[in-house]
Amino acid sequence: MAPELRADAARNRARVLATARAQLAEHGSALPMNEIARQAGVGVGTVYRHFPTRQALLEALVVDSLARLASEADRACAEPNPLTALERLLRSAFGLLADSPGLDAVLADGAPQYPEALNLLGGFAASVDQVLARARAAGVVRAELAADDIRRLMCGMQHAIQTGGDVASKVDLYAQVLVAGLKAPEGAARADDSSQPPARGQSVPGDSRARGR
Amino acid sequence: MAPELRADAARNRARVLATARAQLAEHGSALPMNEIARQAGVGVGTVYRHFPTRQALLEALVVDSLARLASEADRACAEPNPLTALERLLRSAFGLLADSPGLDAVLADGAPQYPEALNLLGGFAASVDQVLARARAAGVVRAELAADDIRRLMCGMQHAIQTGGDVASKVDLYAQVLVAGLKAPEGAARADDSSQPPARGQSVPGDSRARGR
Amino acid sequence: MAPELRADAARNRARVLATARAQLAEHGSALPMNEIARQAGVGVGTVYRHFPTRQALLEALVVDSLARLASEADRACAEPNPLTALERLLRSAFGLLADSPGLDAVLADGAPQYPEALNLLGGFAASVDQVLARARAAGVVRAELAADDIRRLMCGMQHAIQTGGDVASKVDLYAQVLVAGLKAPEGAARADDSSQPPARGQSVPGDSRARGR
Amino acid sequence: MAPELRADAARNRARVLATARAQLAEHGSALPMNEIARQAGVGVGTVYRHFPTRQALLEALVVDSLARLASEADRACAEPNPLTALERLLRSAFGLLADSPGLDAVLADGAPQYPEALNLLGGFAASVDQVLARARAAGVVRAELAADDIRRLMCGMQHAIQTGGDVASKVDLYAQVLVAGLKAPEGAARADDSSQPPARGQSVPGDSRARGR
DNA sequence: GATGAATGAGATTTCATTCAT
DNA sequence: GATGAATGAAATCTCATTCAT
Repeated sequence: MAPELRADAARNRARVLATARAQLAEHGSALPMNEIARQAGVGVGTVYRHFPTRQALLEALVVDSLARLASEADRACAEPNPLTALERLLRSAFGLLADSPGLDAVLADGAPQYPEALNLLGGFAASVDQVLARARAAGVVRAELAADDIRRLMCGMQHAIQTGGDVASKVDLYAQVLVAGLKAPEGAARADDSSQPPARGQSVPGDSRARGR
Repeated sequence: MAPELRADAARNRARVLATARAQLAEHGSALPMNEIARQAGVGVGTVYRHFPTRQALLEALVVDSLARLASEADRACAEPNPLTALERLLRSAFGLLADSPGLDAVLADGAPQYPEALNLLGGFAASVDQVLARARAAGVVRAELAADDIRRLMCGMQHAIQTGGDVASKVDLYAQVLVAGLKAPEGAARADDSSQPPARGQSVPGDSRARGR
Repeated sequence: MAPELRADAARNRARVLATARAQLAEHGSALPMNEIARQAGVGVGTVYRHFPTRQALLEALVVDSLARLASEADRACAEPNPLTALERLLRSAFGLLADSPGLDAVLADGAPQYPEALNLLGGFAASVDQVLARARAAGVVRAELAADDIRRLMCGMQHAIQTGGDVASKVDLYAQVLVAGLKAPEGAARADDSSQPPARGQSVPGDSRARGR
Repeated sequence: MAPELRADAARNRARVLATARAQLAEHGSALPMNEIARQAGVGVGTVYRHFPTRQALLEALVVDSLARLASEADRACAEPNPLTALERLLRSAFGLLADSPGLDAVLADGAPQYPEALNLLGGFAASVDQVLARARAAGVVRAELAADDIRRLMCGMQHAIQTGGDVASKVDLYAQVLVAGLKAPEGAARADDSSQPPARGQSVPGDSRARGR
């Protein structure tokens, strides 16, 4: 589906990506295009050809993480218990956000330029939607929350984590705060939600890897 | 206490602040120094003399809001019920954050350059500390939370609010989520905490940060 | 003699030429290769295959004019009066230069890449040589002038014409200036030069360059 | 009259000019701005601040030559004999053109951006006008020629000189050709032109600069 | 060969920050 | 100190030319 890059072009693209990834890890998401071009040993024009905007470059850098985000969310859909499903989804997402510099920026932007990133983000949103719908039906989360609120709140928590030191230890704590905060205020879980989750993605019960890292 | 600015300098400072405030309201916290100088009718150097960094300018712009933040937090300390006190504190803070563009950035930075801002933020932190200590003593909030976590989480929520449209309606919702998330997981509130709030400005024992990771 | 282009290649070549001609007429001799390729509906590579350099393309565009230039010069050789012959030659050349955008550039370059253009230019030079030799023998032009000076001076005049507005009216005036300037300073025309012009393409004695500086 | 450059700015300006002059001498009037900035040890922005366009830079590079051109032309005005005056003017101009790379481009452009260059060129034109008026009055030059034609023809001759090798020896020859070409076709000098040249620097009726462009 | 996507050198602009006056 | 002209790093775009397919 992608236009089958020419071999040399693919090589250059890869070089740029590698350089940009190093920059991202070291100097954050500023991603100076000229500097990246220089370090990658290509002209600026080449960088711009492959990645018309800094946002596009950022998306390309996190597309793998985005894929994992979507896939983990999909797997969470298979979890029978609605609340557990939501928790799994959030924890895996937090783990990825913590490990993938730049992912938060793309998630915060909400509207990727690249179709691939857009699709992946859409898939993630769909999974969130589904998990959320079940949780809501079960009465275990606030009824006012939509899938997009989850995205925003995740970004917010990530921001809180990065706003200060002691990052590692905060991931868990803030994740717990968020999960707890999403729950329906009362203990008023609705009667029954034994509806089996849809077969999507087929799951493994007890895939309990909590948070990454 | 301030070095008594010369009259013209004071006038320039005021002009710069006014212009910067307008910019902040209109174009966000980018605060282009050249542009502000131009609009204020002064040289860039003058802007830099009064405000060595953008952060300093930002602090100067929100110092009033910061004062109100501290004062509202102080008032919350007077609230007898520990949980109510915390809720009051958070709600007032959220209200101010929503109304004061730039305040979130200063809060997120955590370490103001200007003594005045630093003091105000310190006062706010002290109030939070106190309210939190009482709440923790009453068992109504997670034991792991320190005052600085409250600051960070507030910034995170603010970030979540701004990451997307529909800002107005999200303020309340996300504030509720945060308040709920902070509460101790179990209904295990300790027997009674009708103890009067400690005298203002005084620290509270047991302020230790809880578990490491 | 040309390697018999494949039918499609010939069609492409023709398209490129047509497009380039339009560009030349409209936007001068800048001839942006990418743009021409785009307008001609071919790839840039195709343009470069047919015309390795902009100069080559230019030569191809003016080859007809070059042919007419050579042919008119050849006809001028037949004129019995040596001065009239020179004048005819120059006037026809100026007429062509004025009507053929790009011809001046090829003439100024002096050393075409394409054999065809090179031959035509050589033919023109030979005619100039011959006319000049007779004029010199008759004492009606400066003895120091060689055929190549004529070429250069023609280019110079063309440049003068284009350096400023009012092009049409200047063609004649500057041509007259040149013709007059070439004439031998004194009225010292040598006795008679009714000798028939030598056979075409043959060189002429007395072509020596005169005084150095 | 000039805005009194700051000392460091003047130093930078001088550096840029020196570098540009070297480029001009070595690689012609292409004047790559980035390269000049690099070699001069300044940022591109600095080059652009001092010289907004390549043409402006070129003008700055030849302003001295332009001054000498104007001054020599002014001196030629003092020459009593109208034809000699014209010849002196042209010869000095050709000498300068041959020695000042870039001067021809500015002369050919005809409309400098910099006031200083514009004034100097205007002064030159005025002198040409005056010399020409006298020569015309004396009947020694073609009546159709205006001062601007002289400028254009000079540029044309310069072009002819540069279009080919043997530059040194052509300067004189082509200058002679031009001078001769400008003379009135017939020996029909008008009766008398013993009128003394006007005092130097003083204006002459009919001093109007020819075409404004 | 024929093709056009891909390349990189350079042009030009913007803007935060410095520093001579 | 107060000032704003001056600086240069980086952003972004254009285009002639190359070269993998």
